[in-house]
Amino acid sequence: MARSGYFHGDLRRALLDAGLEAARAEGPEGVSVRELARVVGVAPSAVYRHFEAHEQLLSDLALRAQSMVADAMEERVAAVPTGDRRTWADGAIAAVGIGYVEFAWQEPGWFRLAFRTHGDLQAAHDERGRGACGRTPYEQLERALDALVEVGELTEQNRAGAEALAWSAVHGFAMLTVEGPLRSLDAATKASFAARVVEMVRLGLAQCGTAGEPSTPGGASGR
Amino acid sequence: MARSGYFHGDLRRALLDAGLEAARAEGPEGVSVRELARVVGVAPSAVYRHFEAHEQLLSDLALRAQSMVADAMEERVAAVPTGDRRTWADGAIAAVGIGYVEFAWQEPGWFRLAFRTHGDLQAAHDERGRGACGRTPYEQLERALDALVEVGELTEQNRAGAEALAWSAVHGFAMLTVEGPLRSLDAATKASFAARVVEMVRLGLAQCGTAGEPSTPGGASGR
DNA sequence: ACCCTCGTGTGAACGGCGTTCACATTAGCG
DNA sequence: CGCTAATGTGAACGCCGTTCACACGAGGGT
Repeated sequence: MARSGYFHGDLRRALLDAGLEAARAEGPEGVSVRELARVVGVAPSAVYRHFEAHEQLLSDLALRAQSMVADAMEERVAAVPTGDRRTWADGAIAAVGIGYVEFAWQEPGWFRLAFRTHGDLQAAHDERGRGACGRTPYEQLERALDALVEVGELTEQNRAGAEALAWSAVHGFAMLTVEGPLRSLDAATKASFAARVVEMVRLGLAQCGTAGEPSTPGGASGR
Repeated sequence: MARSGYFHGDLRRALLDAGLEAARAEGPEGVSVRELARVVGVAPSAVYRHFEAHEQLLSDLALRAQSMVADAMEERVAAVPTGDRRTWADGAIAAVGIGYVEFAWQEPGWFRLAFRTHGDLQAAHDERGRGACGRTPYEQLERALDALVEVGELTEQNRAGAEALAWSAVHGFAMLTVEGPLRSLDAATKASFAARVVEMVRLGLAQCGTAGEPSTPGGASGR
């Protein structure tokens, strides 16, 4: 835009924008250094003035995509009626899960970009992954789980590590339906399954115990 | 091996073997046409006499890897004591899930190869994905779920689509711990989480209902 | 007003990749 | 024994990420 002959103006921003556009249409595989440079109208080597490597470009783009996931979740959480605290907690955990998978269905390219390769757990709280709502996707989940504890639907015991279990189920379902074997299911079936996944998580989390070493699988079955 | 000057003997087999070796060490990204040709001692173009494209090579390798997953599961299922039918069902579903994630941990390269991009649901029954046990990983899961129905732990209603839900949770957990943000957890924590995931699935599956349209999310909460 | 520095963009090059195609080789069959 | 069809070769194409010496010019110090 503000191209003053030799210099570009805001190349970094322009590359990120072009990257998001490419990823939206073709997923992370469609984001190449040379292609972005071409779109922006700059030599490929110029990219390296703003990003250490291709991988770092993708990481930065992923954080942007994560913030969009967070906002998609936020929108649904905000729509949950706040009357009864218990109803809200149930609604919030569902909203978080459904928001995650619906984003994956509506923007598969961005979704695959966002969770292509996750950093470590520290990245779950990276500021750049927060949306306009001020939270990362992971923090959205934490909030919903906390609400379940508050209303007594989840014990403090079982709250520990619950993020991992809930995320696993919803993320796995999203992957399987976006690029996995469940991708060709019709929309209604997928929606029904999604609802059951979050229900399975909420109900299952309340019961799968932290108590006792689970070294003997199938030990504490009744509980 | 049986290289008689110009001809190789069994190039296809040799390429698949080399591919498995490369994938074991470096994952599917490490499997390149040119590298395999180099290892086997043949021109890159020769690969195309046996595989349509790079992608098909990876698909064939993936089926081989899937059969290994199936056998890893089988080993654990076979170890479940067969005394009480109910105990066996609980043990089988756990064995299937734990077998899946333990394989992912022991052979992350092969695991990522096996489930890099899943075909569609038809591939779940592809003969080439069966191990020595005669089952694909998906069929292992089906068997365990059937057993849960048989002992009355799962209704016929909730049995429908249960593969998708169970697979989602376990697959998501495997992904998160192999190449995701949970990858740097210590072994004990991971093992504990794994046990809880399968417990969450078993207990949650029994309750997350198929009854009624879930068009209003959060509707059937109490159940 | 000048110059100089430093950040930014260029162009050419390197090695890697998947893939194609005309061509060489040879196993096996009629 | 000769033909055919299958199999392997070598060179080439266009893509990729990355590097490096170099060109440009905005902005600060004198």
